[in-house]
Amino acid sequence: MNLKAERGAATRDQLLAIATRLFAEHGYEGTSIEAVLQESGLSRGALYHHYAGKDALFEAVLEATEAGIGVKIVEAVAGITDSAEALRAGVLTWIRLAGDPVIQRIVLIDAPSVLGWERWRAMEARYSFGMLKAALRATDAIPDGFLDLHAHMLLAAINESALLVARGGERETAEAALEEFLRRILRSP
Amino acid sequence: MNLKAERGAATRDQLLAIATRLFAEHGYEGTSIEAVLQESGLSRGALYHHYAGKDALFEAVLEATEAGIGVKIVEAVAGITDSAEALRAGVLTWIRLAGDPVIQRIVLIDAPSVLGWERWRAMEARYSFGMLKAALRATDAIPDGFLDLHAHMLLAAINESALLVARGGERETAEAALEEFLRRILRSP
DNA sequence: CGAAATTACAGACCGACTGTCGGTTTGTCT
DNA sequence: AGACAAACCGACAGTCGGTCTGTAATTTCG
Repeated sequence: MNLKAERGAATRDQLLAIATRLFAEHGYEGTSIEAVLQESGLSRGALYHHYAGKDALFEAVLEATEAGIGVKIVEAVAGITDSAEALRAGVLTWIRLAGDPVIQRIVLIDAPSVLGWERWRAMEARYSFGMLKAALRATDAIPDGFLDLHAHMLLAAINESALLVARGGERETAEAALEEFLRRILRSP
Repeated sequence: MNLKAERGAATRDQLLAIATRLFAEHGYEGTSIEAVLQESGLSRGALYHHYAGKDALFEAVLEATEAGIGVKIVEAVAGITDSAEALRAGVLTWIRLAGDPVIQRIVLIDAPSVLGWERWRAMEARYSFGMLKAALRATDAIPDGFLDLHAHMLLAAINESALLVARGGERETAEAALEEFLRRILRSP
């Protein structure tokens, strides 16, 4: 059980890579399974053997993308001891990553409507939200009862910033505004 | 040009009402033109005479929904003179309106991916964002250079809160957290 | 008034797409 | 070698969005 498993994994990876590119370029609706098949040279049967359907393929793409983002953010904050500073560094890293069209379209635009709110929230909790909440707790600036909600609101604000930058906003201004926003949220009464 | 125009308007309204319900219940993808036709008793020709396509129908539904929200928020803040208090009242009204599944699904989930980011942003600017920005400016708590970005971030945070409440979160806690969030943002250094 | 133009609507039809299903090849394990 | 399962194939069915031609009713205008 090696050659077969490897071949299967390679096929899945190939489909994932092609689907990622097409979803990012044309969105979920605008990407046909047919197009993925044509670029991969595989048959319908092969694709549906590995992925239950178009939405499952999208979910796999999203999962891989989120995982990649997570790794990069962890790298960026590694070694920073001050909790507020770590939070700042993580946020800035994320906003810069969001310049990637793949992330814009897949993670920020299509994901909620394709997966549905529940699955989308579950996915987010395992990645960006989970990290942000932990970082926010470490700062001790938010009362426990509000931690969860503030983390959600803050993440939404950050994502919005990322989208604005991604669509032609000035990055420096957005980053400065985001830092100011963050500063106000973290400052205790 | 009266009997005909009225009949046309009535047909459009009927399609809009049915489409609004179906889009809210099953989402954009999950709603077929066929279903709208069946419930309305009209023909394909009739629908395509009034609306250019499925996405145009959705956009009309969204526009009508946003307009309705705008009216209710304006009503809620009417007569409040203190700018911070008006902002607070508007935000709380909006978060309560978001309990409506129609608003959740259409405005908060499907709109960005169906319309595309550009058209979606333009629509938002005419409604919720426009109102929030004006209210925020009135408080004089945000420097001019950051006003636009802070309004965007704040709106995103509010919408996120609304979604959380809409999906079973405790409203009282969310409202309290949101008020605290708002307080921190408005507080000047 | 009466012809022409416009509007509202009907429904057959087309192309594209997703997902299914029986069948074939190709490794793997015993 | 033979049983088995995973990988893969491709025809097919069903659905859906959108187009197109036709028809009836109403308004406009000479």
